[in-house]
Amino acid sequence: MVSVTGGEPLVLTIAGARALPSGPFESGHRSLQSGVRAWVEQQTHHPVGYVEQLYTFADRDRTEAAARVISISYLGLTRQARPGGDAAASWQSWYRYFPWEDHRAGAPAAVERLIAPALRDWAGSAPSLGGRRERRQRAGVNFGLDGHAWNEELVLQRYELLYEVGVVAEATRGSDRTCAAPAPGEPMLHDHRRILATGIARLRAKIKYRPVVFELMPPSFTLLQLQQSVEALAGQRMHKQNFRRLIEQQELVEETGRIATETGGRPAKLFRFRRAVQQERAFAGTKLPVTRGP
Amino acid sequence: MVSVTGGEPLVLTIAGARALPSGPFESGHRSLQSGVRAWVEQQTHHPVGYVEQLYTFADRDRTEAAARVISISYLGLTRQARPGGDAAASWQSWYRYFPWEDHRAGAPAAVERLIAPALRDWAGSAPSLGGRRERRQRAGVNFGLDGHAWNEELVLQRYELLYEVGVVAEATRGSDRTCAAPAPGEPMLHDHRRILATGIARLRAKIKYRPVVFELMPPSFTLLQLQQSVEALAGQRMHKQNFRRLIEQQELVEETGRIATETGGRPAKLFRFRRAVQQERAFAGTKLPVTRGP
DNA sequence: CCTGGAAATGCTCGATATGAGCATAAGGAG
DNA sequence: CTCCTTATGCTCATATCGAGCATTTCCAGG
Repeated sequence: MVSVTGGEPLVLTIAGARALPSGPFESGHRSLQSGVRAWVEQQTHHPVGYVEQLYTFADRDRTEAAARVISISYLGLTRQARPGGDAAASWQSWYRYFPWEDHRAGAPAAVERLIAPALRDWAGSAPSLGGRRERRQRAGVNFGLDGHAWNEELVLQRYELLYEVGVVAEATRGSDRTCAAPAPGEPMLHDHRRILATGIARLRAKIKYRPVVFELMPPSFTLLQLQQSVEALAGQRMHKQNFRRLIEQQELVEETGRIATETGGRPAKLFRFRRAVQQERAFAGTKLPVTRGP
Repeated sequence: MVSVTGGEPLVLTIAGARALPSGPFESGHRSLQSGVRAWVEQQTHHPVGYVEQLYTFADRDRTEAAARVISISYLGLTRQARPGGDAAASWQSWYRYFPWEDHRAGAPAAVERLIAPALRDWAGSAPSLGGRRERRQRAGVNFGLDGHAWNEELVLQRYELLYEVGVVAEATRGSDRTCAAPAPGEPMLHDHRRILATGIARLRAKIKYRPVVFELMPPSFTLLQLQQSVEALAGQRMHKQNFRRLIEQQELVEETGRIATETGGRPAKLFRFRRAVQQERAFAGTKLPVTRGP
């Protein structure tokens, strides 16, 4: 479950903020999707705006037990992020687990100080010259080093790279090694941090071609609030005027006629999501040079 | 398993071309993905170029049996499409099951003659005025009617719409109704046609932002062959010159130095895929107006 | 050898979309 | 009344996209 409140992307956690909510497979529902939705709503008393299947894991080395467990992970979006009845559950900023993913105030210092050196060491320790070159390139592409641009969608690839490099706490669990130079970021139980990385990556990709952000917004909002929600998810700052142009030209929103005055500056128009666009248009990234005529 | 041969998109089938290959869950592998890859290669003796998890189904009304079965569907791509050792397996054009998806020679006549009238009847039979309008709009968006543009990615939505309308053979199985005006296209067992639709949709979306077509191409190829493979998958014709421009400007291919002469016209340069691009770049659809400087 | 057909390849041109930034408006705090 | 802050409007250069013209280079057939 993901929410955005006050410009922070929040994720619902349990077990002292060290695990994602999970439940047993219930067979009372028509589909898995509806089962997940009902389960979350019952657990958190939040209406769930959007649910999407993420990935199914059944890897043998995933759990300590010999029995293979199949886990089907889901991404859910909700508007409200108040602590529910369950005291063990809490909302946490997802940057608590992935501090290197937040580039809203520029590249985090932790990347420079901790991650980049670890990546350099790792790249330099490859046996062959080609291997070193390949590792350096992979590190550069994933973390936006060596002149590569930062790509906010590579959340999972970055986490897996850090895992391979061995600076992720989860990577050394069960082995006799300890994490020599741990990367910043809280670990989670089992492979929950990997699942969360998958979810963040999916969401960051999705906001670009489907109007899912609105599932996280209150019924009416200013364009700055909308922008800040997108920035929270993408972990990047947006160009304000161009962001407005994008939203308005796509006719995703309409004015409510009301005005928000607590902006700190000039009052802002309040907008609401035009639900009709979901029916009018099919959102899909068009890129291929198709022919029009006969 | 999907392949492309001679400009036709092929899918590996079993059971007299009425089902997709499937197998039991094998626990000998490190991950599901590697298990699937090994299983397919063992069954078909084809090297599998690419494997991706599609979706996990566990819907109760999915099978006749009371026991709930979890099926994890995968999409695989391979270069070769020769009948393997298993005589029950065969490669079939996927348009055999979805004739309405092939717009390479314009909108298929079957859409006009069979599907559009059925959709009109269905839209007209909604109880309320708003419902009729909504249904008409949904039909228009999905099938490119009423001035809407055809969107080749909506494979699953179209199949599910036809299912709801009741013109799909699978929709009436088990009930006492028969399919009054069946839509064209061969049915499949269980929900395999739905899984295939999911796979086609995923592949059609993916070729736009990831260089997966090359998994289906021989080691060297002409740009026309490449274009025809994309056209086979997308079910649409491309603008030849713009297609080349797109491929070349992205530096996805490099010349082999050799020439193909059996083109029917001027000989064509042979190209090969630049595998290096997979490392150099991170492919992702960028759309958000991020800020560059400080 | 010459000609027409077919495909390959090169290039242009207008319409949009995108990135970046200037300028003005309209609140509140002091 | 002034400054600070955010909202909002607008411009401009550049990249990208859709469409189509033009030329090249092979083969087949007279």
